[in-house]
Amino acid sequence: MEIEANFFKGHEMRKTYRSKKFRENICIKYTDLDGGPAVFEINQQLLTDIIKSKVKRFTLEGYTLTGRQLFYQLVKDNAVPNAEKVYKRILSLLVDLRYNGVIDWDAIEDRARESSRPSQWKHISGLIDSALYAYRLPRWKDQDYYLELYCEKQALEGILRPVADKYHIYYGSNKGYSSASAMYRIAKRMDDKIYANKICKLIYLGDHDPSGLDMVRDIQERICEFLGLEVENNEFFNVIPVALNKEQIEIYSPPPNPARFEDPRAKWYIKEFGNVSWELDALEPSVLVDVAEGAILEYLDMDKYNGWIKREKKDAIKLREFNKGPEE
DNA sequence: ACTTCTACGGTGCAGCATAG
DNA sequence: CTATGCTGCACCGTAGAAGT
Repeated sequence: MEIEANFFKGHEMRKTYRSKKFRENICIKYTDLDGGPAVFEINQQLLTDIIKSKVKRFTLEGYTLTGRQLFYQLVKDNAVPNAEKVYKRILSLLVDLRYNGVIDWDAIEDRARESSRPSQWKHISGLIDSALYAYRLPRWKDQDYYLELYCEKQALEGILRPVADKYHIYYGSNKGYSSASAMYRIAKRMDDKIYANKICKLIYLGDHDPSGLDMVRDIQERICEFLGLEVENNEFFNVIPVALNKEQIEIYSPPPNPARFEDPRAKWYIKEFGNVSWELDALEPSVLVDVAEGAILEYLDMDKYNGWIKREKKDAIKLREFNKGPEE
């Protein structure tokens, strides 16, 4: 196999490589949308080429995907069927492809296993550069609204956090149903803002499935509980679900998933939408960005916001004066 | 013997059904 | 009425079972 991506020096082909002889075809027996047995067969080289072109495109667009996101992008293009077994097989193929230098290690990331260390600088001037980059005034101080951006899945953090950063609002990934601690922290921040006469909105993106839609209700109820507000029609706080909704499903036609019948919360959902669900991951990253950004801009007074940015730039010039110390 | 698949581990929570 | 069990949510890796 030809090595095209970054690779550790002296790293021979991985001993545990699953397909020592590069097989012609991948063949997976799986359960289809109707619950019936089905077979998926694809030439491994063809699939590899499709994956490589996807990875290349997203790298150029500046996005780093998770394995799951990449899988949904393949499903969206009808390159692979949407099934749990196929997903697992694609994941292990992605591992193999990275170990063998076919796709870049930096093209896929595991956002659930992050590591970190306190920052360091070669010189104090580096700290000032960093401070200049990070310096922000309270940009939302004179806004009428207070916003936070939340997503059901951590996998989309790489896509959505930059949007929240751009508009200087909190971003969070709930990882399914949220936790009591997270709900408390959000409510505490919002409580302060309500006292400051602001209207609070939590912009939320989640899957279109029984529990995904239930999470919107859950967040609304739990935050209102902390704030002592009526769950419905209170004027101070509400969750704004901006994705995934029926309209977006019609526009972008993401691939359907079987709704989980075991889920006791699925009954009402099946009545309303049938036996299918849709994953947020299947939308293009750029669409997700547009949706989140559009929702923020509904509530943001851009002129006021830009005023703060102007002041930050003025302050930065002052701060730069301090940065004329000795160079290394 | 080799490949492929299944099941589970970790992480932390929600919520429904049922046992006590 | 409460405690427990099982499932749900995301995400990835791996041991060992099952299949060829």
